[in-house]
Amino acid sequence: MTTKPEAAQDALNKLLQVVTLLNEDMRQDFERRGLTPARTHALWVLAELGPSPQRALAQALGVTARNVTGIVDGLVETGFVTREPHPGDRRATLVTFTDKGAHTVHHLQESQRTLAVQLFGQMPAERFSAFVNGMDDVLQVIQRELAKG
Amino acid sequence: MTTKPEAAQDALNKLLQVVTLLNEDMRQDFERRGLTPARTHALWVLAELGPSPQRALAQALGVTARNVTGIVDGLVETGFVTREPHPGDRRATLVTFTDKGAHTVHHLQESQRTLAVQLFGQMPAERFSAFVNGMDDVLQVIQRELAKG
DNA sequence: TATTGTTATACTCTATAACTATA
DNA sequence: TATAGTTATAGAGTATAACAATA
Repeated sequence: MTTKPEAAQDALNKLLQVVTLLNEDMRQDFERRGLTPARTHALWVLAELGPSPQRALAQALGVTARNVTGIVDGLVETGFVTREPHPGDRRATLVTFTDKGAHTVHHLQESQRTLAVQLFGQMPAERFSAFVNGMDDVLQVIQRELAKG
Repeated sequence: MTTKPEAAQDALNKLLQVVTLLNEDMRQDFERRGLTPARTHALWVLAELGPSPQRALAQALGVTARNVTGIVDGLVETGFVTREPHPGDRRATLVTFTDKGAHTVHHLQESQRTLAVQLFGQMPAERFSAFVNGMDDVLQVIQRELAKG
């Protein structure tokens, strides 16, 4: 045990503040683009998967099929995706980017790259690597806790 | 510029993973106690403020008065707080802990202390201080971004 | 007039369960 | 019989606007 409890608590408070502000910053960015957090997440996953049936989206997002219906409804209404027929399975649809959707995801990705450079670009190399190692430690602990239940 | 864009992106990805898992870990803890995130936040703020009119709670939580009505409704139904008459202003109520509510907040605070020690207690001193300094840097950048709009 | 909290209304996100069409 | 997606229903969290009681 090398870190005192009070110092550990201060560090956790800072981490939680980062959590709050980072979420807020990203939410504002999404909102300017006419997107909600859940819809943005869906676009992001869709960019990884390519045109997908809703079932696959649901699994990747960790939400129910019912919920994906609503999220895709919203994305269709706001013009980010379309539902295309699935060739070979008439029960399914392929959620597919419109041009607007594809452009938006591209901008989101660029925006994240920019944020990363803003956050870490000017950090001294030693501090940066210590920070990354510290986050790896934190990740391991949280993952262990979550695995326990 | 000392950090390469790719490394910065990897670091941001890790930070976002920490955000996700930390939120999930805390949400599970709240759920076991019969609390939702918004209601937990309200209890936490109430512990800082002491018995408060809903208007003060709304301001501290950064939500509308309407919303606080709903959150307090939920906390009353589940037995964490009561609405007491405000002595000296018959329009207002004082949101006040029940015994259950007071005990729960105490456990939440203990639980956070425990998490802090789990996360940072065994981290080598140098890495810990670099991590904290790195988070301070990150906080400054995000706060500057949010201030811009 | 201004403030406190509520009702009315609406949108998003989440869930379970029952159902339709297709595999 | 199983799977893909929808409808039905419900609860939580967020918001604006109109309103009643009180300051």
